[in-house]
Amino acid sequence: MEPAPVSERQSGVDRVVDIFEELLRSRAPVRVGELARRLGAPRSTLYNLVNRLVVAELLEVMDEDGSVFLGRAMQLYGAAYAETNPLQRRAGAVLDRLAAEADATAQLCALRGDKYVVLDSRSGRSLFRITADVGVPVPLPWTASGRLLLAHQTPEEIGALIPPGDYRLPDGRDLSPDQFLAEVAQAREDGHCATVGLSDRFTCCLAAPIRDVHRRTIATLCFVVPRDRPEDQRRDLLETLRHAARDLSSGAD
Amino acid sequence: MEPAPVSERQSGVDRVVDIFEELLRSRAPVRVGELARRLGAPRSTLYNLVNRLVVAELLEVMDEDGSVFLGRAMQLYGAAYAETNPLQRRAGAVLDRLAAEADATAQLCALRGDKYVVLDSRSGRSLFRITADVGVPVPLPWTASGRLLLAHQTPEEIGALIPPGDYRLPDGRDLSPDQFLAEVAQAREDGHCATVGLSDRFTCCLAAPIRDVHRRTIATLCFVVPRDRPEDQRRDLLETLRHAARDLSSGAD
DNA sequence: GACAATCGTCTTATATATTGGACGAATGAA
DNA sequence: TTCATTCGTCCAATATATAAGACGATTGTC
Repeated sequence: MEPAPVSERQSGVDRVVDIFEELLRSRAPVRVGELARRLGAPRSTLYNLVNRLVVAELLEVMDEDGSVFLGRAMQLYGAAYAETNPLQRRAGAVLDRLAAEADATAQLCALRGDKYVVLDSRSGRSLFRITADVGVPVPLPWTASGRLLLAHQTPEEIGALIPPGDYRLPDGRDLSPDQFLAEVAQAREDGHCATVGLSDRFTCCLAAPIRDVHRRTIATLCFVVPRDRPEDQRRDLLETLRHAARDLSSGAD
Repeated sequence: MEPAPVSERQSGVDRVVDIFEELLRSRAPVRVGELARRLGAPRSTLYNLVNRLVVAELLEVMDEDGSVFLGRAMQLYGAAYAETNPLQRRAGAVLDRLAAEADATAQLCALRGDKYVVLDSRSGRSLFRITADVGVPVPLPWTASGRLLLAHQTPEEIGALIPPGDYRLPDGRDLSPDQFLAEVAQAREDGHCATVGLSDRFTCCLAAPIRDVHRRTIATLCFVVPRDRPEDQRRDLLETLRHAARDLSSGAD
């Protein structure tokens, strides 16, 4: 957020985390010098760290111009996580089934910081492949899942969490914080949430909560379908989603 | 490998890398104390590092017993890698197609250290879902891809690379290093490799090399199919594979 | 061509992260 | 119960990783 208050010595480990997060944000290779500028870190430090991370394959040098990005080891670690984490593993199988049966994009979503992110996603086989990028942060008010993920928070907490700019929707409209709170409350009551043309004019999002043993929403399952899907089909999809989410809730880690 | 020669101060960044690699190897949550033991590192250091990595979501605490494993951020970084790295991204699409068309398991494989690893994998829809774990190291002599991945190395280099124990096949037989070298040479000449009942008595592996601009094999595409697939089908599959691998070779990073 | 900017590598000093050990609380075995 | 482990946290000392700057090489602009 802030461009590094002043010069202050920092831990290498923390810098490494910053590097990873910056690369995730940028979603494209970055030169080492540029990385140093963005993180407000000394160049010599970044060269040192980057070189070591490259050896470990956590980063990779794009040999075209010497810029770096996340490396091959991340692929392996990510896969190990996906098959070891109980929720993620079980959700993976469910997503496979949902995407195939409904021929739609099925996603596992969660809260990350003050944003919504897709954790995992499967596409149906129809030509309308809506591919949302895993790990891209999205303002919570833009999504159906966002309303569910905040269900267990108080209005004060929600107000404090969401950056004011996030209430401005992709189409330019401003959602009032009060209305958003009302929609969160409604979603909590319904146990599901559906939005039409919210994050994107042509899509409809259906979401159902996955809860932990304390009934706190820890993730959501959602369908992304073209908005012209008939109403009764949507109802069916939503029911399918709720059922699957309930199943995942029971033994969730 | 070695149980830490003696006590010597190490960089936090290097320790972090060691933690990740150890967790990848173990493929299951590990208590912090146990992790310290395995890495030959001071307990206090590991508690310090682990706590910071947990905050960054690079690690995750399994709340049952306090053991830790790779965390949610790995999933996001891995996904970002898969869609940004040119080879990985293009290979992903090819694997989708191959697995669907052949109704078999299609994989992208590469060399990692002195072992073979699966980088990415797609299963066909048949009930015979052979799921090889992404990131699990496998001795090179056990695989068809291993023979191709070593094609550009000299016999001396290969001899120095492969640990003696890796010549013992899963069924207990010992492959002679000389024969392995001959098979590597043969694979180089053929531009493909097929093994039957090698890594597993009931499967057949077909592999084709993906080469960089210098024609060095940087990865392989492979099919894993039940060994009872008829001979002519195998030939077709191999041809499909070679064609796909050649396509990927042209613009590979 | 001359210039300015950025590159990647090196070196030296100092701030600090790592370390080993001690501590009480949990845990489990006998 | 008693004992023996392992747990998670804390402390002070010091080995060392980070930081700042200089360097020549490279790049791109004018």
